[in-house]
Amino acid sequence: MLENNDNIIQSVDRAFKILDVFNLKEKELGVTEIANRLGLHKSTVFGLLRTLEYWGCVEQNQTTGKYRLGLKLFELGNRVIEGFDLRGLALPFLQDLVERYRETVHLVVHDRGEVVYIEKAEGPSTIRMYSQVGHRAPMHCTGVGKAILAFRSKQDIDTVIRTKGLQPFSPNTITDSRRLHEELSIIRREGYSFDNEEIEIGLRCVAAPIMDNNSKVIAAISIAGPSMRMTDEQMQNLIVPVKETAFKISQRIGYSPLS
Amino acid sequence: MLENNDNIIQSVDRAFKILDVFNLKEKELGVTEIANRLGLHKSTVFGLLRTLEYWGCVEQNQTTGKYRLGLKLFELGNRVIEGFDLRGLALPFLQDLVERYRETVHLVVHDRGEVVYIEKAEGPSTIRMYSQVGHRAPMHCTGVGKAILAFRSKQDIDTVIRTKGLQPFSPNTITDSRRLHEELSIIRREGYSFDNEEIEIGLRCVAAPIMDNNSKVIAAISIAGPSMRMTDEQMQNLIVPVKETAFKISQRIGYSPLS
DNA sequence: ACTTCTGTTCTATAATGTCAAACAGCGTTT
DNA sequence: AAACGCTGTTTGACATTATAGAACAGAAGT
Repeated sequence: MLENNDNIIQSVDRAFKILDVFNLKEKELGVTEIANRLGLHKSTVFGLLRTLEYWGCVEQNQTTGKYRLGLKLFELGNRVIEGFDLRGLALPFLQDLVERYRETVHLVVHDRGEVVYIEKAEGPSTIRMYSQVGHRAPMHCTGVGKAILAFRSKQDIDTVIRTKGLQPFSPNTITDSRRLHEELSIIRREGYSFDNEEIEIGLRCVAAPIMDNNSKVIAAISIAGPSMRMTDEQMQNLIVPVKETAFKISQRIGYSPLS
Repeated sequence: MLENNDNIIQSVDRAFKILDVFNLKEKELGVTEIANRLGLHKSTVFGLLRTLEYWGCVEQNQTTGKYRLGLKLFELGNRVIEGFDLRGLALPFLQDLVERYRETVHLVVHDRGEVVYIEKAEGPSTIRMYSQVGHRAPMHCTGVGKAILAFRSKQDIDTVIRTKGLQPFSPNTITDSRRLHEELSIIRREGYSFDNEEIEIGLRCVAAPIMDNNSKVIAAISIAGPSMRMTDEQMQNLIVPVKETAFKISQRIGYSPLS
């Protein structure tokens, strides 16, 4: 869990700061706009953008002169998880779960104190949760986050709490460190976790961890839906199928319950 | 089509050079290894890696000390195409095509003189073409590349030929500029393209371009398979369905044949 | 026609990234 | 068991290199 921010190469750091200001809401930004937002001079930003453009990490809208993210990033991003068989191996299992319970299923991995969505299978309902592969979410208020966190060392858990905090996202978010530790302890014992509207009111899910061949928890899956459909009874019904699916995926990537 | 490589910020350029040396074959590389490959001093590489690690673009294998690509790149990469509805909108149409003809279908876009695979739907056969979302391919020897190139200006076509060349990938690759122009002219007239083992012996495909609301060709789809199954007759059979599917996707993103 | 934005170019300066050498830790070899 | 050769890492001095400010060019708005 990286914490120091010394000895960072300024121009490279700034280049990534630039890439990071682009998001769904602001897909296209001008030189001046970026400069203001980052508190840099526009000619500095321009030079960085030129380099990023040379690499294809940003591209310029020829009519407006503004910049947007480029496909080189897509290429690099996909290279990260290719050969990383988890994603491809898991997909059929996720789809099977969707088919049986008609709610959206996600696969996430842990990265630097957060979870990253690496695959999803969407349910058929018109009312569905919004989510996007590649997005990040906090660990303390998601089913998948808690499922993964529960199986890390106490020290790791405390590092996450300390560096990321326990920001409240809804009235149900666990914001007390002691409470979180208690909850994680239960999850560790039961092998599954709930998200009871902890990140967003109206959204509930059931999640379970995925283990690799060293019995290390490396990922998690969840099935999520609106509280209207995810009744207490339905949540209970989902525990076994979610755990079973997570178990099948674990086995598929080499996990053996004996070792 | 970017050609100059002046005024590039050295450290940023080097940072991306580092990211770019990682690939499927070499997922983990050491500091010294990278330094040798790029002809840089290892402490320079180390400093850049530290910055990349700070950003989560690389991460270190704690046991071997080697580095690999990090999930931040996956996050940025997905951000490039999110909101870019083409991908999500096209998927059901691609799946429909796969279901009917049982061969792998791809969706690509043009980027800097190459095509980038942004979505695929795989056929059921055990013998299937290897492909990976995020990968790039040349335009002159792929069905999708030619389908897109055909609808660009003569000047654009010549720029691609000049900057990327007409490298032969198989005995069937078109390596003569005049021949390519002729072929593109036919594709422009007919509205579809073939790849007749031009990138790889044994691989054939049928492709068609996708238009946006300004009638501009922005993408292409293809259905590909081994020559054994992709007989001349089958290729002919596929022309109409592929064109129709491309047309449906085009309409879905706002294309209107009248305008 | 004037102002006020934009993205871009240029240049002097000093801050910054770079390189070389030294360090520390691990395995293998002698 | 000591010396070697290999890692990744730290340090510090130097000059390369990124930076910021001003000036430019073009578009859009007034």
